[in-house]
This record gives sequence, structure tokens and C-alpha cells, in this order.
Amino acid sequence: MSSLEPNRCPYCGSQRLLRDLEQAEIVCTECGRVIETDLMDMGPEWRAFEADERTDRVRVGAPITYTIHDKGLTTTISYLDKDLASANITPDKRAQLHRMRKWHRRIRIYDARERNLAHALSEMTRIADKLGIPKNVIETAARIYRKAVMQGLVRGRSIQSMAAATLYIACRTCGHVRTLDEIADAASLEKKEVGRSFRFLVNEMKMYVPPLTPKHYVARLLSRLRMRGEAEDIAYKTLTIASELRLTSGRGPMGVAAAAVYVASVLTGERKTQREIAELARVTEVTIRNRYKSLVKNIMFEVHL
DNA sequence: AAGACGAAAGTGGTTGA
DNA sequence: TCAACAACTTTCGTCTT
Repeated sequence: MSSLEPNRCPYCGSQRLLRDLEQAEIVCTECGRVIETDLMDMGPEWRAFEADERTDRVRVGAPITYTIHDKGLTTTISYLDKDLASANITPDKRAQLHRMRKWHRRIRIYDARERNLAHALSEMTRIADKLGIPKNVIETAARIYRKAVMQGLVRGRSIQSMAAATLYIACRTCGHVRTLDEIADAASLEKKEVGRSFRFLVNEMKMYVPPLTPKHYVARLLSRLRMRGEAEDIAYKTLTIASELRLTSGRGPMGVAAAAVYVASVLTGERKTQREIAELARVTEVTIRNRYKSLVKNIMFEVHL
């Protein structure tokens, strides 16, 4: 680590080196040359908003401190094609200046993007860790996010909500069932904000995101209620019939799933209260009742116990 | 007393002119 | 941009177990 870092400027021999962690560089204060770039920062992550973040924020993953990466110290190359004495310059020099400006601009855009990406990635990892979302989903999310950045879709929107939305898309496409609620919660964002970003991304990127059906939710509800076997069977059969009868379209899938689970609990005798199910499904009892009513009305339950 | 039921008013988001 | 609209929630009184 520090033994690998130079303590003497290779250009002028000076030992007055400045280790700039913000820029991840070592700079010689004598001749001003940058000696080392892309230093690894071994210190802890500085930003921590909650008590337990302070303890688990260690130097792993991408840095998220570089919100203002250059502290306003960027170089700009004048667009006046004049020299110091305001005299016109040769066509040769003009062309050179033009090239310099071009690359200067490109490099700045490039590392702004990288920084954005790094920030987003750490955000996504944080959310995913909280929810126990597997690695492959995070990677899918990262790919989608990178694409979004390249298409310029992230600019002007909060990185957090875009990161959360991307993660949600990844969950959907990978078949990993998570509600928008859960992800918004873990990201400490408003559901509607994440939802907006989600819809925006899907529209702009013309992605196909497979819809979530009630069946996706049923397994989770059942396992949280510790129900299996027969109840599982009944819930799935109910949903199959319900979707054939078009009772599910236009309805919130969670409400339908909750109702199916309730039906199953009643039919098998391992009765759960509506409130209990409603709480887990994050819908109200009234919604369960309404779905449940239409299920009962439209489906003849032939109970084989 | 807890749970289920249902009416009525309120909420936030979508849609279509 | 605005109003109509559908789905869902909140609230609350009543009925059932």
C-alpha cells in the first residue's frame, strides 16, 4: 500500500508531495505534476446516515462520496482562438486547440458517467443486501443502469430512484418476486417516485418487463403464513380458474393473491384472519373482501377435503 | 370480544379530450 | 392541462361466531 506509493517526485525530485484523496491522486507541489492516479482509498466510507450504517460502511465496493468530484476546479479551455496577446493564432494551433477541447470535454463526460454509475451501483447493492436479493439480479440491474446512463436517461433524475427502479426491473425480468413497495422501502424512497422512474425507464428503453401475476405472490404469502400442501393447491387452482374467468385483469395482483390465500385458509380449515393476510400482502381487509366476494360469486367451489 | 361484513367518502394515479 | 374514472384505502357501524 503506502510502500508502493512514491515519496519523491520522479520528475523534479522534490519530496513535497500532496496526497489528494478526493481526487485519488498524488501531486508534486513543486512542479505540479500528477505522479500517481487512481489511488485506492483504504479509509472507511464517510457518508453514513444511520447508526448501523456507520458500523457496516466499510471500504468495499464503489465510493459514494464523490458527489462533487472536482470541487469546481475543472480546467476549461477558452473558445477564443487567440493567444495571450489576443493575436490570432496559426491554423495549425487552431486545429490542435480544437482537438484538445474535444477530448477534454469527452473525458469529463466519461468520468462523470463512471462516477454516476459507481454511486448507483453502491446504492443498488445496499438495497439488495437489505432485501437479500441475489447477485445475478444485481448484475442485471447494473447492466440495465449502464445502458440507461449511456442513453442519457439518468440526467436530471435522482440516482437513488433510478437505482431502485433499475433494481426493480431486474427483479421482474429475473423472475425474482419483489414488490415495488419493498424496494422503495429499502431505498427509503416514496413508492410513487420509484414507480415513476420505473415506468419512465421501461418506456424510454422499450423494454419488455413481464407482468407479475397473483400466482407470483401466492408462494410468498403462503410461506409467511406457514401454509403448504393442500392450501397451496387450492390457492393455485383458485387463481387458475379466476384468471380464466378474467376476474384478475385490471385488479391489483396482490389483492387477488391475498383473496386466494384467504379462500384456501377457509377451505382447509387452517383459518387465517383477513387482517393477518392483509398485513402481509400490504393491502386492506376491504380489498381482500372485495376480491374474495367476486371469487366466491363466480367460482363454484367443489370442496374435496 | 374478535372477526367478518359492507356502505360511503376519500386518495392518488391513469387516461383521454 | 383538466376532468372523469377505476382501483384501492379509510373509517365506521352492524352482524356473526
